[in-house]
Amino acid sequence: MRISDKHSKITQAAVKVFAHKGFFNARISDIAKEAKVADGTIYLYFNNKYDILISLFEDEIGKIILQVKLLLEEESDPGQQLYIFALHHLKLLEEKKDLAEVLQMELRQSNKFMKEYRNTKFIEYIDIISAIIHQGQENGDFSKDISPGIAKRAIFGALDEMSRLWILDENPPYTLDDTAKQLSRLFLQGLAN
Amino acid sequence: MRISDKHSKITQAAVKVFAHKGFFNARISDIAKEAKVADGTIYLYFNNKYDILISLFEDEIGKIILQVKLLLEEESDPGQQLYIFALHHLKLLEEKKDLAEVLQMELRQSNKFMKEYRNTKFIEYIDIISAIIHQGQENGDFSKDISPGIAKRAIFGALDEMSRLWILDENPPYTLDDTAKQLSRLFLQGLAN
DNA sequence: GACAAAAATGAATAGCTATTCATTAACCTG
DNA sequence: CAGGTTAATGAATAGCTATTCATTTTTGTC
Repeated sequence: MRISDKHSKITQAAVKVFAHKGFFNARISDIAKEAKVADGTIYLYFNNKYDILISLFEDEIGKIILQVKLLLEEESDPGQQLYIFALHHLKLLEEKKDLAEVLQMELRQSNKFMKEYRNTKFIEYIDIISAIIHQGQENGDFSKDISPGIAKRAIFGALDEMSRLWILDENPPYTLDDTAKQLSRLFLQGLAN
Repeated sequence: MRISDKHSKITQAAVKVFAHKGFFNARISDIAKEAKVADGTIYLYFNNKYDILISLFEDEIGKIILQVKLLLEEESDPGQQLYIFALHHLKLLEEKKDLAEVLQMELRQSNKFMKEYRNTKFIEYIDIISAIIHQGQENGDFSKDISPGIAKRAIFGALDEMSRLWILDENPPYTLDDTAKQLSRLFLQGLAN
């Protein structure tokens, strides 16, 4: 068995366990059991419990970044790009619910120790948004009145909050697709008539 | 000493300790020490550790709701109301940093147990936003294309994410006032030119 | 100021769990 | 397939901390 196999088996197990119990309530033995591995084995691949979370975070966000960047290459209209980004972000909720839950929840749960660790992968992810906005401003589609730095966080925050609704609510009142459409419309056109 | 005095002394101490260490890393003895009270005393006023967090949450959000509703009564233009709401939300970061941090972080940290507990105070808070939007739509200021239910979460999410920036970053690149202005402009006018 | 009731104390309990490490199993390779 | 190297195991350790409750202190009343 290749090293990466066991490493990723543990990561996948951790995603499941963290999603169901939360980081602090998850026991190493839960993860080990889920991964069908001895408790001690986990420490051959990770330094400690935090390290599992951080690695997981970086690996999985890394994959998402690659995916969405690929998708965005197909489209040149910044408005459409924002829609694609929103839809792709929300689609995670359908396709990888546990992962979405961990990324969403633990990003906050771990604020305290994330202060120390420079979360470059996360920054890279939201910088995709500011790049779209910047480009839109350059070619005149978007107003230059809005700072891309603020808008990227507003848009990410909005998406993230919608995710929270899906995670907490068994029967969310909107479809993912409608939500992505409404959000991109909101951010492009605004509320005003 | 009135009951409420000790109760609120413990609450204030808990805010400080939770903000600095996070809920799971906070020890009851830390809170007791901060409140200058014996460990056991805390259990005369709260059922358990979770109960401190939940009570704190409800009490403090309750106060914020009252404040902001009062402020909003002064203003009838929905666009201005959104600005006021945003500014008031962000101002918490200056005026009560610890509280803002706890509300922000613990709202997520506690997702897992919040699933069980219907967080009505939080819903009441974000429903202030949808009420503003609804009213704007009624009087024709706002487009009816946007669902108030989605917009309220988008706006709250955006504010919340900006808060996160302030909490994690020692020197945020924007002022609170600029941020509130930019956000309300973004939500009213959108990005499009 | 004596007595009872209420409030507060903080040491002891009880239970949990991350991490280690001596031992065992699996894998190479010549 | 022997011998050595690497990987995996899981029981034991070590340390932590929420909660309890027997005891003490404070408060209020006559």
